[in-house]
Amino acid sequence: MSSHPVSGSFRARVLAWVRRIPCGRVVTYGQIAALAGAPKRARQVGAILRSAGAPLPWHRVINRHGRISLPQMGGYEVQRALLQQEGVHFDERDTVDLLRFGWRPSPHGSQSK
DNA sequence: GGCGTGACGTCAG
DNA sequence: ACTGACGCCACGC
Repeated sequence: MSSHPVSGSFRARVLAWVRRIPCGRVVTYGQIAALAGAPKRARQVGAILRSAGAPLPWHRVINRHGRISLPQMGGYEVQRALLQQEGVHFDERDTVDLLRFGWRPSPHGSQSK
């Protein structure tokens, strides 16, 4: 009924949710895991994104502190550039304000913009 | 098919 | 606020 991908493998559900993240917004690994039906598997979300070859807005997924988890020279710069390019703001502590840029899909059918 | 690694998150100290 | 231990388990070798 709802647009929630509640079927398929955990991996498939994770990718489905990530594809839904709107441009200019971010979501945490834990959020994706919870949306995919397994709140304790935040760590696996990272592993899945790492191996996901298909076109995917993987850069819109960050950690619960609002910071990029990838190491410098290991993807950090790329992810940050992609986000800033979409208008996501990083403060002086390299942190994104989740209250402003965090995306939280409504459990109903409405759109959260 | 076992095993080490690790894009996370939570909790105790 | 910071640190370490641990649960969780996908992925690659």
